Amino acid sequence: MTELEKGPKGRRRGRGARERILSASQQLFREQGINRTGMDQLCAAAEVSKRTAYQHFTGKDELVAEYLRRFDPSVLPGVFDRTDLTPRERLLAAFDIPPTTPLCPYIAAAVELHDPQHPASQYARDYKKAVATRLADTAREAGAADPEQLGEQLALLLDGAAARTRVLNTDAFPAAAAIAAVLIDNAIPATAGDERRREEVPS
Amino acid sequence: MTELEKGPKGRRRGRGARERILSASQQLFREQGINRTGMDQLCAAAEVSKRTAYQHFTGKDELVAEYLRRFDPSVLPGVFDRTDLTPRERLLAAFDIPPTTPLCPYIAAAVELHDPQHPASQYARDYKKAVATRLADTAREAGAADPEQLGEQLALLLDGAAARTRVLNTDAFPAAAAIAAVLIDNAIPATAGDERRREEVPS
DNA sequence: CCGTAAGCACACAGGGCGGTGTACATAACA
DNA sequence: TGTTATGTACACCGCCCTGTGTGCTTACGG
Repeated sequence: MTELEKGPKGRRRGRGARERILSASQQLFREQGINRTGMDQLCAAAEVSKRTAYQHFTGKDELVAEYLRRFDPSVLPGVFDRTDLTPRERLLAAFDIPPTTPLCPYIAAAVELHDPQHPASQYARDYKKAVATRLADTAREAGAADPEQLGEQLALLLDGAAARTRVLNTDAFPAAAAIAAVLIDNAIPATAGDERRREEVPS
Repeated sequence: MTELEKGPKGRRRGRGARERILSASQQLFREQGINRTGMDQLCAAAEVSKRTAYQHFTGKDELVAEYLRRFDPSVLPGVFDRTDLTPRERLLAAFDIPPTTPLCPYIAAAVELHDPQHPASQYARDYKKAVATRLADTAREAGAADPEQLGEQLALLLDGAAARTRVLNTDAFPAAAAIAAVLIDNAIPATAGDERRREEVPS
């Protein structure tokens, strides 16, 4: 209504059908999974004709890949860019996920698609690597002895909590956060036992 | 071929079609996933007529559930029952998975089926709980201060390694084992009479 | 030896799937 | 205004899926 994003080809288009499609994808793919969500149902939920959907996306595969790319700004940068927290607190804040988030969609997509060559699977890999990198950066900022290792470990904890939450249907992130606290304290050379103050590291 | 297990109803059956079906399930469900494996293909691989398959299993759902139940004796008890290892070593040995194992099938099934009410999903939950319990038992044997917590933590690490291995297509279990070593040493008070010593976390 | 049960071959139903063709309506912009 | 990009409505295709119906063959056991 008020403002429309730029369309896929750069020009401003009529009435954002693409946005509705992606919005419906977010909801349906999460609630029902990718394979169990047909294009018919998705188009109906998006109030978009099927023909239009296939004019925006060459196929379901492309739609799935695009759907995954819409999660970037939602969770992680919101944590890493918080300046009101110390690096150590930022690392722990990554485990404070809102209870509305059912499961990491990247893991779900990789398992459901089951093809490492699928563009969505490739993007899932890239994303997971990017998260580990950001964790490592923050770990370095926090003064960890081996930031890459700590970043990888924390990423593994996040994925473990996500998978376990999915299978057991219970929130496993608090347990993961507890482990993270131990690992962080073990990885940061103890300058002081209560070292929680700001640490100035020129970036 | 000479000896056949007892059939599902206790009577000895003609020529074990059921075994062949389940054997083919193990292979195909793992290689291709559950949803991407049709009954036609599965029956062809098992050299069993489709009609026979549906006389042994009321439907694919039941077959999937039964397929999951066939993993018990494969991996875990083989680790927990080893008497040549100390309890601490047994906990770590759980992370020594053979490289032939692609991914925890329980997580895969829970994600693919996407229905917590599905019998296979329920069994996956039960199994994960059982693993955590066995880990907790071993942790108690090793003298951990809070065995339940340590068991839950180690289970989370296993699931994290499995998920991460799947998404990134690289073996994440060594990293998980490194974390496990830290957690175990942190959880076991030094009073326990074992050779606990400062460990070098492998990179 | 024969009867019964297990298994087989084959075709088919019914439905959902991804994807398309065609003809028509509307919004944006010149 | 009219043109063009955008979206719509709806039927349709071919494919694969789970699941059956029917009739036939084989093996085992009494």
